[in-house]
Amino acid sequence: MTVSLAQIRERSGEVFLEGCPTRVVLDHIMSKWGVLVLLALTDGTLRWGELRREVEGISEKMLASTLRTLEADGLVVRTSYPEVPPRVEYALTDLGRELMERMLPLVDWVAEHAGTITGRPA
Amino acid sequence: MTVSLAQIRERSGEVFLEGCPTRVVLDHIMSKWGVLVLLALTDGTLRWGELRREVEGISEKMLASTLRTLEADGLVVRTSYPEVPPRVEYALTDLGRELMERMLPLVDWVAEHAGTITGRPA
DNA sequence: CGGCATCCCATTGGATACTG
DNA sequence: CAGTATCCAATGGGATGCCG
Repeated sequence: MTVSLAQIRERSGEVFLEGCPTRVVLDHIMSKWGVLVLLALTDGTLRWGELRREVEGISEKMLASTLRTLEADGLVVRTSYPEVPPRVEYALTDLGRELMERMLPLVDWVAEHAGTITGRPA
Repeated sequence: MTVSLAQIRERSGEVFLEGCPTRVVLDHIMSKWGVLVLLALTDGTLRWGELRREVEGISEKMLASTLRTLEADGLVVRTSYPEVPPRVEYALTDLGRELMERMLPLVDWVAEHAGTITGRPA
């Protein structure tokens, strides 16, 4: 389970180079809203309106563009039901769930230490 | 090792609320340059100039502000030697190393899958 | 060498209004 | 309900120049 920097360099020797795919994906999932949306979807499928309420402070514009990016990355699926009124649901894909398995321990650690970290003298 | 969303909510029931400490710290470490700088420091102490070269594409301004943020968060230590010409070294703190233990598996996974992800049809 | 200060532009992102 | 479109404000971030 322990991973070294050397291993990462083997898989993606270019992490530190501009335009490398790893950087691009990291920018998507590590973005301010990306993490929160992925996190919200971790405990199950949500509708557009539910997501909007769950992720407090996100604007419609940002929710839309974040979802489109994550969907294009294959991390999230969008399912639209032909009903009136319209219903659209978002969920993690298998890839997305794999990702979140790695992301949750990190977020958990941050949640545990965030108080200490922001509480220290500037 | 497995972590549930419920656990995270317990530690920080506010992850989804604006202004919550967890959000702030996540913004620091998950920022475009934050990850890369932390990653670069993972295999050891680096001087300013080395960091600048290692993290390709970063400007002096961004390197400076990223380092100051991470230092204020207690994740990075800055050591200045009173020499001429000046020498300054940056390294992870214990807290920073703990963080990277959780971050590396994630980055490793992304490095492994980045090609597939960005390669899919829009 | 290791920065900080300044200027400036591009992109991000929010608020509002409107549509299928 | 689930978006899109538009406009505008804030910020991110690059280039340059100066200083210890």
